[in-house]
Amino acid sequence: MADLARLSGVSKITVSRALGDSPLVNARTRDRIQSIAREHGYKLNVNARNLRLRRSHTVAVIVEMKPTAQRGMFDPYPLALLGGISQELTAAGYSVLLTTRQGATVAAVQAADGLILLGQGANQEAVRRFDRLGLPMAVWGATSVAGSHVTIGSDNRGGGACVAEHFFALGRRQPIFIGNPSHPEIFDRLNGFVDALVARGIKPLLLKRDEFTPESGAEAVQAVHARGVAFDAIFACNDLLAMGAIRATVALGKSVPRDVSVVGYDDMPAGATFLPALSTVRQDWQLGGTLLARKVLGLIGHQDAESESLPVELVVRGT
Amino acid sequence: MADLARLSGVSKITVSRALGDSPLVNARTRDRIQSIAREHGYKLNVNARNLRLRRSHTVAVIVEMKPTAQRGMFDPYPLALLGGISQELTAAGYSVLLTTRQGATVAAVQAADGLILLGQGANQEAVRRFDRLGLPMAVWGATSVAGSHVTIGSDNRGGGACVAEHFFALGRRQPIFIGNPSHPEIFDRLNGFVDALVARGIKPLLLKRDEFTPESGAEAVQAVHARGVAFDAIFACNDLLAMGAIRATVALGKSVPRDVSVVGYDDMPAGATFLPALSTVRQDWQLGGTLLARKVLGLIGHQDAESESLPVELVVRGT
DNA sequence: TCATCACCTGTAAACGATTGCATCGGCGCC
DNA sequence: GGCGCCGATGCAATCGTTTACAGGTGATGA
Repeated sequence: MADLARLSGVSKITVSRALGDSPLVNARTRDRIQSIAREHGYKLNVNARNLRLRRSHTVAVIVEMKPTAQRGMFDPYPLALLGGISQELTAAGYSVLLTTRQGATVAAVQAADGLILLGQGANQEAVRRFDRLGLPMAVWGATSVAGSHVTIGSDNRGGGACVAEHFFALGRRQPIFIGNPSHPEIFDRLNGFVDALVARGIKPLLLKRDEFTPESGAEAVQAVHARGVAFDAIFACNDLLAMGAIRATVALGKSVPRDVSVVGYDDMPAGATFLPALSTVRQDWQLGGTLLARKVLGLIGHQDAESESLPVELVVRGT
Repeated sequence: MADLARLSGVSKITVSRALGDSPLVNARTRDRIQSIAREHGYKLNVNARNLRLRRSHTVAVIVEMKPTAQRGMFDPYPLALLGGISQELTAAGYSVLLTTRQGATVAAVQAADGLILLGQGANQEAVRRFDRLGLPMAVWGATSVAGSHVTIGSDNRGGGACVAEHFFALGRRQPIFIGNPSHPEIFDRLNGFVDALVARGIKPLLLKRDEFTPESGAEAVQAVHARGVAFDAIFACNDLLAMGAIRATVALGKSVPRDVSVVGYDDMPAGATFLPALSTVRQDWQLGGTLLARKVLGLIGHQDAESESLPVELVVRGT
């Protein structure tokens, strides 16, 4: 900037103002300086500016990635959310700093102006930990832990409930639920499902499974069968689980959807091509990401931001 | 830091050295200062340090996301790569700045110490553009554009070739390829496939499809059928395309794998549960990410870094 | 007694941008 | 002519950290 000042025969500060489109500087001078800057490939030093301005113009996004269970990382939802987040934040002139929970101790994260936490995880430990940083924070998941942060998530209770109604309407009376309710989101799905069924005098069976894989879904069904429990409907809290469950059900000699109805969750692309085409619950991730970003930006700007729940949609296909 | 200096009765610089574990400072003083810092919740100002040190300790990762074609964002591979990248970079004390191509004009990206480009895209325009920034850069994809950057990718030619051999060994003589060879990676897969077949006197049919969706795969097969072309093997450059192609083939009254063999690419989790279980080519994304990160770090440290090609593995299942 | 050295610690000056306050020429107005 | 004001520009200080250089001890040896 000092160089530009010399080149254009003005002072540093005029250059700074000119590049910032300040109305204080003469329009002609401004254009001249800007063109000189462009010509010489001038690049603003973000660190210097942030230092002076005492803000980083950065939001840290913390995703839950399990490097151990390699398959877990194929879960496509974080990326879909990231799309919305990234779009919204960069549009507002903010940068997206991506980290895992383990990496979140790096200084750069603490320097962020705000936090977005993707995936509350099996327990709320992570949410609490980052809440303690005192930064503006938005969490993707289910409303659960009290704190100053905002929670955005889809209507998991509603999702569970509408699957329950779907099953009931089909005449199913022996439904089972497959998933891990330690995750608050899954917990909500389960609750919505159970409550809606119990209201109709039906008590579903819960099969707790830690992994969100087809194998895990298949094992769940095998376990139920081994116990000798009859079932005529399966609500899997994830499409992968659902696909595995369907395979295992078919392997047991039952027909899907004649003998057993199955509904998954997430509407993965592969589900539509699955045989039979997978019925599922769809949530709008792109919108979720956008909202997460907006809420954090709101909090950073000292505005109040409310937690919000996004509507879901039951997609009935062949199962 | 000035406050810490007052609190511990030394000068700023001694504090700086103490926190940096400098051997210049007395061990007792160092411990005292460090404990005072911890006690008062001192946080290093990353911007100030980076300003002084004239480096950002940040690598920008530019992913190709199409906000328009929402489905495109479900492509899981960027996230798998991101896992490896993030792990490796944070371990080295670097931060990961995530952007899209559109957002990459933001100042923060230009301030990065290095660049990782995920997805070369249909043309090489993006690669060239970022190459011009003159930053250390690693690209995921196929070696193609000359430049100072390093390219990491899996052995797409080899992948294509081993599918060709697989088909040949099965006695297939009328194979078709589905995909978009404008992407350099796909181009390599196609070339490896074609070359290996031509060497055996077989000439495969190329079906160019822009989208990587099941629908697109199905349409491809319908198009071939409409043209009255006979085929007995399909190599789809992506699992989603493959699944769509299989459905369409079955809908035509042919059996997979009896009449038609199909191989996909990427080994998506849903593929294993598909009916019939999808044969595919697996690439190690976690490793790819790790390597990308290492190469950029190498380049940043002014070491030479070579482009590298990762081995792939043909996973033969039911198709 | 004094030079020498090792070991700590401190002073001042960066790094590159922005804000508060001062300056300065010119114009309108009474 | 003098006053006040306005638009445009500049000076100096500031953000929080680190590096080059300069002390200032106390011990050691001659």
